Amino acid sequence: MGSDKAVRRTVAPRRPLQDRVTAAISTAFFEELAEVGYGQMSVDAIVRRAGVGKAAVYRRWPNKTAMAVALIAKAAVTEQSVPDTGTLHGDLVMLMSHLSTALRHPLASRVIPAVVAEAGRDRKLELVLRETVEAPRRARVAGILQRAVGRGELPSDCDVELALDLVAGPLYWRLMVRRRDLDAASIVRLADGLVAAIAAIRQDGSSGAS
Amino acid sequence: MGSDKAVRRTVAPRRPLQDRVTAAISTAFFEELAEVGYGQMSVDAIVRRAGVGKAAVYRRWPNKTAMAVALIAKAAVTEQSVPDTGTLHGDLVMLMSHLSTALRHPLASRVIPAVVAEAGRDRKLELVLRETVEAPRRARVAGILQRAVGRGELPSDCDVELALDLVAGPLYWRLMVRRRDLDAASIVRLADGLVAAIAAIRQDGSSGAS
DNA sequence: CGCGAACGGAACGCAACCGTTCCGTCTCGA
DNA sequence: TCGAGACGGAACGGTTGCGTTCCGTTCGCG
Repeated sequence: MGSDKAVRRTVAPRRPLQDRVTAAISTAFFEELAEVGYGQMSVDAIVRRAGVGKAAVYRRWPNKTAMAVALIAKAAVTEQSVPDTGTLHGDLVMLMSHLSTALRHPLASRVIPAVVAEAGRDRKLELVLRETVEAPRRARVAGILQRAVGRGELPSDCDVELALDLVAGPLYWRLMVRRRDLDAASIVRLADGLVAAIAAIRQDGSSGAS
Repeated sequence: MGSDKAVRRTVAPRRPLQDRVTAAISTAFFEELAEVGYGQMSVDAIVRRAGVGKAAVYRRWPNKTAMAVALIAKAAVTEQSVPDTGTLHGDLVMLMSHLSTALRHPLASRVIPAVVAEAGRDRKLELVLRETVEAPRRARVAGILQRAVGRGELPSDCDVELALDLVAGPLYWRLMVRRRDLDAASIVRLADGLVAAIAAIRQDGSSGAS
């Protein structure tokens, strides 16, 4: 995706685009995104904040939208190592602690909802996020659940799809939507609940109410 | 809040503002919000879509932001009756079914994330949403949980705060963030999991892992 | 070493938007 | 009934933004 940016020279660049400038644009982009929102961002403001020339932007991307999608896609790629604490509860606590730390980044609760909102409108952005964020993260958590099944902590027919939403949903809801803090003790308690919940959601239609 | 809109006459309006026009503006506002996003909305586009004059807007609100906050606040007020099926599981299924129906509205998955993102940036909007959406909805679900405690379905020391996030989070995550469908059977299974989870999250620090 | 290209910066044309101010028409309320 | 005021519509000035183009300077690859 990054090789045919439509502006990239096809051959013989005597002087390549400088990473320092690209990094400055990226930083300014996310600061601006957090401050004024996706739709209110202006290229002028970004280059002003980055201390670069406007041409530096259009030397890299054909237009504002392409720049936004490319920068978001690049920033979204974050591979974390899969912890293995030996228990599902421990894995979940580890996972959610890391995640909540990342989501507590000062810009996170402004940038991420802004990107999510725009992804609902921009198909290309939505696709990029599904590939670079949703898919790898879900695969990682699915691995945690599989290990738990292997250890006998979970039934083999538990609904992984639903379980993944159960893990991610409350964290996102609390930290990104409600924008309330979540302390370590609550994360442990949340993991208590999740272990019980995931074990209870079987794929067959048995309703174990009451 | 609606009485001193800063443009409202204090006395003797010979001809009041027409509800038909206000409604047309509101409809156009949300359609436009869904289509282009919060920051890209323009008053010109809204009045064009609504088929009203621009002055009709500024006769009602002092500026665009005030209009947005007022219209969102008005639309956010939705009191639903509290179902009482006799069991926690039944109440949760009923609640989530209603909620998922509302969230499946064609504009919902574009409008709601847009509003959430903007609320992270606009303190006044955030406050309005907390008062008109968060507080009443959480009170309603808390009532459901209290009834369950009264019936002995839940321990009296379960963490209601966390439980509320556990109920709302997965639904929002799945329907608004991931924008995937959620069928009735999955809602029932989700309720299975939630009943187990809520019973498992005690306020004291006991970790009931494994 | 030298040329070509990226660099910061400034300016451009064009379009869009905000909020105001006019119209002429219609309609509710005193 | 009659007048104040809301109505749809159009235009205004001032500002901002996009994407392009042009500087003079700097720097890296051949």
